Amino acid sequence: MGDIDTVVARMREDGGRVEEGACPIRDVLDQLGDKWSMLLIFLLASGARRFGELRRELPDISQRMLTQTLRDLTRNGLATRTVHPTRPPSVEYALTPQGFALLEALGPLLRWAEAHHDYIRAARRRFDAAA
Amino acid sequence: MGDIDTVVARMREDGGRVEEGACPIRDVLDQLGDKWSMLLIFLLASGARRFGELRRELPDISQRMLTQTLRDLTRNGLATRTVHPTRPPSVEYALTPQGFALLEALGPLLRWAEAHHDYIRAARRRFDAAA
DNA sequence: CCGTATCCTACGGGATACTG
DNA sequence: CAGTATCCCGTAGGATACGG
Repeated sequence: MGDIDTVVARMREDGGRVEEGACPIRDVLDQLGDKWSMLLIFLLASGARRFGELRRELPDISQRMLTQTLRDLTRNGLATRTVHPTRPPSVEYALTPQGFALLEALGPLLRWAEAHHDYIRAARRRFDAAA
Repeated sequence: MGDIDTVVARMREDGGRVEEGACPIRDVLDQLGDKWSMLLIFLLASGARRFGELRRELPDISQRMLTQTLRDLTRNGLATRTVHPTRPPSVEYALTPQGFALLEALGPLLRWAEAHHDYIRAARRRFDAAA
């Protein structure tokens, strides 16, 4: 897989943040790197949810960040937002096919993290002890 | 693959940042989510480099962040730091086997990003136009 | 119920200057 | 050459209050 070179090239020239969406990797990283995106993707993977449901399942997220993260996911086409015209209104969020595809692409990373977690913690302890 | 549920559980209870290293996913995400880690991993994948070489290959990174990111990678056991006792000293960084493993685990995500980049950009344009 | 608006703080990260 | 030290700014993100 030699296309890493092209990725590197693009990420590098994108270092100073050219325009939005110049480099695909940075694009996806900027979305996933924040505090709640991945967690929401995981949650939505097991079925569509309403705003309030998500809120209850994630007691630690602020309303502001839940709204914002969901809006970003929607904007990037990873989730859909459906407003049901009831009184009071209810809004349902669901993962798009592309969102599910992302989830699958995340699988190996997940497994790597699980598999190497002990190694990482040990490495950290060694490093910190040496200091 | 039902272990997503356990991941979600741990990420959720880790929402308020319990202790460092509680959740493996957040651990890896916190490292990869920053501005330069992935780029450095990609670079080091094609061979060990000295500090100055990396610096020249990444004109946009500040010396401060290069040092710090390399230190974090080293601390997490993803890279090694070897000091050659010359005058003046030279320091070489290389990816560990675990670093390479991470690189491979990143492959699918990379391919997803490339494959869906156009879709994402289109989704964004649609979303922003609707606003 | 589902947001938006405002305020405030912590931290990531750049620029620059200095050391072994 | 390979860092450390300082300063400074922008943004992520929490708390709170209000609106449709």
